[in-house]
Amino acid sequence: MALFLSTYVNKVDKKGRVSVPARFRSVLAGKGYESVIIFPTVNGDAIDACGMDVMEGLLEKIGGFDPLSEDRESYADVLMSDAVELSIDGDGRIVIPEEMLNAAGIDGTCAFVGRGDSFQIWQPEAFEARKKIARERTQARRAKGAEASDG
Amino acid sequence: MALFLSTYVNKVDKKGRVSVPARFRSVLAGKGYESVIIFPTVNGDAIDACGMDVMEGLLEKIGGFDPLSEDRESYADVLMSDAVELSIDGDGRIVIPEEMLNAAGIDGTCAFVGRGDSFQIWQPEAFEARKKIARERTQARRAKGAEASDG
DNA sequence: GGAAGTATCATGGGATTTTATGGAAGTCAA
DNA sequence: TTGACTTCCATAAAATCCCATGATACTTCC
Repeated sequence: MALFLSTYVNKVDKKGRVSVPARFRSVLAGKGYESVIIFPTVNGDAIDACGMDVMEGLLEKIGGFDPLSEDRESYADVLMSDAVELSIDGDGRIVIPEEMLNAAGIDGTCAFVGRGDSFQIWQPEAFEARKKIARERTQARRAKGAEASDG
Repeated sequence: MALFLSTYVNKVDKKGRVSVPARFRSVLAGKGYESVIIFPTVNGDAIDACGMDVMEGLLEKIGGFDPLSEDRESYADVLMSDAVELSIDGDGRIVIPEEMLNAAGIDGTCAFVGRGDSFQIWQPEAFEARKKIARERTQARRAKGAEASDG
C-alpha cells in the first residue's frame, strides 16, 4: 500500500499512547520510517501527520537555513517549531503531546483519517461533523451541475 | 531523526547551564557532533544555533559569491566572528555566554525552537509573541487565497 | 462450506531507562 | 588562595520498552 486511506478510531490510554493503524504504519514503513511527523492543522482544529519526507521537502522548498535572508516564510517557522517527530514504539504506538491533543479537543479516542500522502488525527465527532458538511457541500455542488444519478 | 523540530523550554541554572533538548542532541550526534555553534540572529532578538556542517556550508556559500557584493561578505565576517562553539557536557548541557543571553533577554528559562537545519534559542515569551504574529500573517494570506478546502 | 487453528492487532499494566536539573567535588589559571 | 569553569553524582519525573490478553481477521483442513 502506498497511500494513507480510510478512517480508524483508536483509543488514547492514560499514558497518552495511541496505536497508529497498522495500515498507516505499513505505509510509513514502506518509505523506511519508524516515526511520524505531526503538527497542528492551519486552522488548529485537528492534527496533520506525515513522514519525514514531506517535512524535508518543505524545508527544501523554503531554502533551508540562511541567516542572511530575513524573509524566511513565516509559515515555515511556525510549522517547524510546532512540528514534532514521534517515534512509533515496538507495539505500533505513539504519544501525542498533551498540548496538541487539547488543541484538537481529543480525549479518550481519536480518528486517524487517511488523506493520501498524509493523514490527520481528529476528535472523532468533530471529524464526523466536518465530513457531514463536506458531503453536503459536495452534493449541493453536484446538484447544481448534472442532476443525473445519485449514489 | 534528521531535522530540528518542535519547541522545548528548559531552565538556565545559576551557573548558566541549560540542557540541550535530547532530540536536538541526537540530531547533532547523528552528524557526529558533540558541540553546537551559536551566534546572534541578524536582528539580535534571539540566538541562532546549528551544527558545524551548516556553518561550513554557509561559509562556502558566501565564499563563492561575487567579491563585489560587499555587505554580504562583511556581514559574513561579523557572523563568523560572533559565533561560538559550545561543547555539550556529559549531561547534555551547554553554557551560553552571558552576553548573548542578555542580548536575547533570556533569564531563567529559554526556548529551543526547531527550524529544520538549525534551531534558535529564545526568551520564551518573546518567541510566543513572534509566533503569534507569524501565524496571523499566514492566516491572512490564506484567507486572501483560496477559501475552498482546508488543511 | 464450515470449523478449528493461527497470525495480527489494539490495548492494558508493570518494569526499565532517559531526561532535566540541582548540588558537590575537582581542575586550572591568575 | 580565589574565582571561574568543568566533571561527577544524585534524584524525581517522564518517556520507553517489554510482556500479557482479548479480539478480530485470516488459513487450513476436513
